[in-house]
Amino acid sequence: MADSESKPSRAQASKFAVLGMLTLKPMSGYEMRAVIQQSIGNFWSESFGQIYPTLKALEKEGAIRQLPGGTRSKRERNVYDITQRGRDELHRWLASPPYAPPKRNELLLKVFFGPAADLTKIREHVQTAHDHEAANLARYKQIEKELRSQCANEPGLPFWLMTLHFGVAQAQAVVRWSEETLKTLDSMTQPKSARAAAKRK
Amino acid sequence: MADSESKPSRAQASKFAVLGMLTLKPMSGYEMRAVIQQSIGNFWSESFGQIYPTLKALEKEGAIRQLPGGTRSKRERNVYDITQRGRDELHRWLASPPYAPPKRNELLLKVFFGPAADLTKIREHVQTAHDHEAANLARYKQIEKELRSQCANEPGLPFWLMTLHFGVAQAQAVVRWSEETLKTLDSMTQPKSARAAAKRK
DNA sequence: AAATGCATGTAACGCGTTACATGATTTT
DNA sequence: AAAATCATGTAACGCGTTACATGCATTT
Repeated sequence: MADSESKPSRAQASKFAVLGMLTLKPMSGYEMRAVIQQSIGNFWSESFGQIYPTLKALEKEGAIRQLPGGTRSKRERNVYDITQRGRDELHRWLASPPYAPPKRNELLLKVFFGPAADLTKIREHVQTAHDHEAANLARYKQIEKELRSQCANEPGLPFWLMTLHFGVAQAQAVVRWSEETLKTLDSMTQPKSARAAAKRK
Repeated sequence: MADSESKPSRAQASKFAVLGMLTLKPMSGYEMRAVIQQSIGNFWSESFGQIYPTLKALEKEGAIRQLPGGTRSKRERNVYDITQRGRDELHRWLASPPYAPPKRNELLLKVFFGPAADLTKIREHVQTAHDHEAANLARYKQIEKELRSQCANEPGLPFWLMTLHFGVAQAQAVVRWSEETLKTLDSMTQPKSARAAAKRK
């Protein structure tokens, strides 16, 4: 029964991200972009160039359908909702093991090539990463407060908190690593004479 | 003087990864693949389809040059070495802020859509991530021992340890998060009656 | 003699971002 | 009236993996 899917591809994650978003509520492509950024923006992203064609394709295969033009506002908005068939497809995808693409961390690559680099620049990169994740950490704490108070009854809350806690754990790890690494870099940059001078003080 | 580079592109990270590897020692494309996997494999990867064309391009622009056929072994091997011009280019790239591509974590995406999923499957995904990172952690400890003993005099050692420690920090974060998350998932899966039964025991 | 491993390369494909094009509506 | 925002969509491009093709050398 219609298995001519040809190429299994890597995972079609974008497709299921879009499909999944419609389990939260019916949405237009434009709105979805904003909702993605606000909800899963810390670990996922989709661009318009991805969202619009995906919505078209999903509608074609009957996984979603366009809601009759509510015309609540006069602007043209194509609002989609997930169908039962879409829910089934999503359910299957959620059960399949998550695809883990090969990791790539440009910061670490630059650190690794340290001997060929200007150490003060490497230090800057690490410091920037530190500040960035420290800011994230503060943001996450704030988000957790808001989530707990404003989404107390949402069935998704426990899961949203799990993803948030992942972000917290990861940010903490980077912050700690950066601090340790900055110390090491400083001790390498300072010539022995400076260290001796510091001792004399 | 020849600035018709047209498109700046995102970063050309592969190009500089390849270039950087040649600061370790002269290598062939085939060997480089193996060295990449062994040294920076935890946070970087390059495929042959990327390495060979990149080597050709780098040679064309004078950043690397082919070593005269050592003919030490009879097999055809194209061994490349970095040139001064290549070192300069690499130095500039290392000084530029690392490009951070939008994060994508499929595991978290599946967790986020938990209410639309089979919870036992989500639990499996988290458990798999846990086991995977726990194994990594053990591996990293082993690698650190080997590095410290076998590369004690390498000028790159402190930097290699930094990248390794990043891996450790990250793996620890995932392990801790998974453990917490598994507990939460279990408490959600067990119906109240089961929890009550457990209490009676 | 066959199988495995070394070694290089190309072509196709997937998928994602960026940039561009278009136009309506609301705000300043 | 101009600027900003809402809203949809397409085309081009970059870049990375996978698969394929080829052939020699070594091991079994």
